[in-house]
Amino acid sequence: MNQAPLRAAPLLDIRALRTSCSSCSMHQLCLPMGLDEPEMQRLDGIIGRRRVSREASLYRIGDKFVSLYAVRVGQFKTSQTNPDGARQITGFQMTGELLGMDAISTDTHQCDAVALEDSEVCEIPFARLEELFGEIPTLLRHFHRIMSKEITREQSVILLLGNMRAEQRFAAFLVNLSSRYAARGYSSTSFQLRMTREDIGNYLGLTIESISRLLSKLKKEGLLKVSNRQIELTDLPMLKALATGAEAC
Amino acid sequence: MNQAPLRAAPLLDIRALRTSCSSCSMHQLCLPMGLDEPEMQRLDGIIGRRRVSREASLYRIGDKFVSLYAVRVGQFKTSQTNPDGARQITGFQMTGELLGMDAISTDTHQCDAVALEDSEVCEIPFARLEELFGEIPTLLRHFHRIMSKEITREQSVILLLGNMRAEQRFAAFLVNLSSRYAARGYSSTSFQLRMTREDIGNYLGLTIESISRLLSKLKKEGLLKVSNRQIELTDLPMLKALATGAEAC
DNA sequence: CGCCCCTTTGAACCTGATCAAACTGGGTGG
DNA sequence: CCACCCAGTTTGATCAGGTTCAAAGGGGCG
Repeated sequence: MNQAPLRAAPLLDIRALRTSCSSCSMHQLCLPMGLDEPEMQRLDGIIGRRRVSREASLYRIGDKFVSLYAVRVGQFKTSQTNPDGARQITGFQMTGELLGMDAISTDTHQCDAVALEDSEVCEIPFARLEELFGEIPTLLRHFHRIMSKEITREQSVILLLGNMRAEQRFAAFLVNLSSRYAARGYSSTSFQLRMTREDIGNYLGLTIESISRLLSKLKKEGLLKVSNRQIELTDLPMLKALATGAEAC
Repeated sequence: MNQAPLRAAPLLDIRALRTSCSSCSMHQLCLPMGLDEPEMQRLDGIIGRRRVSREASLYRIGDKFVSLYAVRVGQFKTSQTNPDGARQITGFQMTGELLGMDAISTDTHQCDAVALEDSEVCEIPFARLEELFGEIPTLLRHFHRIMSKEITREQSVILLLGNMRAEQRFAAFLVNLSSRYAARGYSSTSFQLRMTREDIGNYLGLTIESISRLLSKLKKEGLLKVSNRQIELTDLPMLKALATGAEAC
């Protein structure tokens, strides 16, 4: 019945036509936050765009540091590697979030960044960004806030890994995703996981089997519905309670 | 026999007389790294000094953010607290290291900082530091490196907590202390722990009993000697091997 | 000297890991 | 169109590292 619309002419890729910061839906979450129009245009002037397909690396440990990256479309994971080869995912990055700040201190990337899905990033050459710092104080301020926020974020991961039991970690993970989706205008209770169970387990310091069991358990308890990577949080308040350490249900 | 010297006249506190950055032994590790003499004096101009006695807080979660602090004498621990009250130590800070960077993003301190021993800090009002950034590019650059280094440090804590077994964590902890003492001109193999076993356990995501058992085990294996808080690493290479994941001895 | 806190050591327990096998769903090629 | 395949996932059974609970052992400070 619905055959004709399926064969419609290909749409123009509107994103490809307008890629400036001011037209980007993330500009109030991203680096240009708080800039006025002329300032934003100056920032735009130094920014390049780059596509990264699923599973591809944006950068790898040891790469020379040239640019920071802001996620424009898609999602990434960053991971560190032990001398003995063990990998640890240190974070998942959504649209508007900045990647590569750990590279500033050594001029060398200290982690791997891999796209979880076909993605697009804004490439921000750091040397040119530094030049702008002198001219746009608001930009410098906000940059400091972003770095500081990254430090805080990592601290809460440390808290999670050092202090929480499996269920609490997983609940905290879901609640965190939920609020980040909400901040981007998406549903806080229904979303698709972009990472595999293995990624989740690695990030949370748990095995893939544990993640699977936790999903089953929470599903049985009616806190969520799950089908493949599609998640629906049917009892977000209870999940928040779990995440903050409330034991009994 | 040795009675007379015990009653000697009190020495002048030389530190109290000369507290400028340029006279500080840490200035090549600390914020003023790389500054020339006049620049260092300008930085000095905004810095105050403050004593913090053992167990006292330098700042607490929720305190308004005004200043960054550089450890001048002594040692600190920083910890986060869960909604449910669980505490997690996120780091130990030695001389020359900067405290408070996580507060920039919210203008509110996000962790507690407590002195492990009687200590002294340099208080760096952030608003005035920001003014200097515009005038001393070297200072800004180095500040970015310091923040970035903190991000990297935390990433390695995440790696430690997410991926390592107890023994490996503890070895990594000792090796880390060792190299930081070495960087400050102290022995890399013989030093005093400033923190309690409980602090160590908390930091490493282990219990105090586990720490105690690990100390006993490594002692029995001849990798270290321990008497109270005095530690001697008698086989640093082997400890490094343990820390990087070499299993068998 | 005695008290108290920190630490060490022992024994039982439990959470989450490991090992193993079955299942699912989406894509591929016959 | 369907059988197959394969990666990712779920579920079960067993195992082990580290926790918990308990008690004894030091060391420093008043």
